[in-house]
Amino acid sequence: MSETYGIAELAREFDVTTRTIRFYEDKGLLAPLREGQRRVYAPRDRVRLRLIMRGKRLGFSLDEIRQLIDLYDVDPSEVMQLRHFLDKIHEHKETLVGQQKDIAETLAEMERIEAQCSSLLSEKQKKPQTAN
Amino acid sequence: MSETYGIAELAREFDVTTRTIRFYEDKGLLAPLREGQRRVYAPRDRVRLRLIMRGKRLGFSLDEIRQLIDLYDVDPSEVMQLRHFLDKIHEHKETLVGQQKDIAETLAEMERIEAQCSSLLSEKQKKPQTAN
DNA sequence: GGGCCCCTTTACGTTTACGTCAACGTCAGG
DNA sequence: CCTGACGTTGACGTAAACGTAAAGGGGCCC
Repeated sequence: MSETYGIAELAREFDVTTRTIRFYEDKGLLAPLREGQRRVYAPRDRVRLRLIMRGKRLGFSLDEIRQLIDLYDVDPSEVMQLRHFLDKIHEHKETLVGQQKDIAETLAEMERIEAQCSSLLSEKQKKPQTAN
Repeated sequence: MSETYGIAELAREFDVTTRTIRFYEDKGLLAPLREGQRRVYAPRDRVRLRLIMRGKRLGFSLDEIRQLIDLYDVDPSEVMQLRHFLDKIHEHKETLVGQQKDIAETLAEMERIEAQCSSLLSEKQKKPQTAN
């Protein structure tokens, strides 16, 4: 039970270098157990790494990602923190919704340009000898 | 007609420094006209700047953004480029769709955590004297 | 016991995306 | 004529996110 992973194993799985994984640890994004000197990664570390990669794909800084990840395992016993916690979540949700909008706009423009371009292309292929 | 803008004007509008705008020019993202020494920005430059900001919000590098912007004013007379051009668009569309998926997942998790958290909160508020 | 592979820490190098002066030109207002 | 606002180029600084090389330990396998 309780699967564990070596650093090289995780590096291969997520297509990053071991240097990168150690760097994330330096920055407080990961905190693997140790077996003597060697780092031993539990499934939860693997999940965190997955979250990190997703955050990176969305353009967040490691610092922002760390804050985000911390949202996942906040202590539910601190009521006073729950308020601030909810604020954080709202904040981040707004960012994400903003990004959704940006993406939708960009995709729409891509489609438009694409259509325009491929109509031009088929036109040229029909009468390849005409200049205009 | 043909509104123009000063560099400080654009900087204010988009909430960046003039240094940033000049930096984008260095990197080939902007190419304003000159009135003697001074940079004069046309509406199209303003549009480009808007595209740049959107790209940044989505986490793209300035280099990627430059390639993207170039898609908007490609020369339609070069058929051979149109193919490559369409490829570029497809590529970028896939990235965007991937981001949409990432965002949807993250938003779902945020909602889940949020619900969990606010139920905890209301529970604590109902019986504030109980420890558990 | 030599080679190989995986792991470790330390430390300096690199790229990106600007910030921050410095030193100077230009034009309007008082 | 002086000041102040706005503009210019050039050069150096910096933070983030790693890359890369150095120098070494531990285990296994024939």
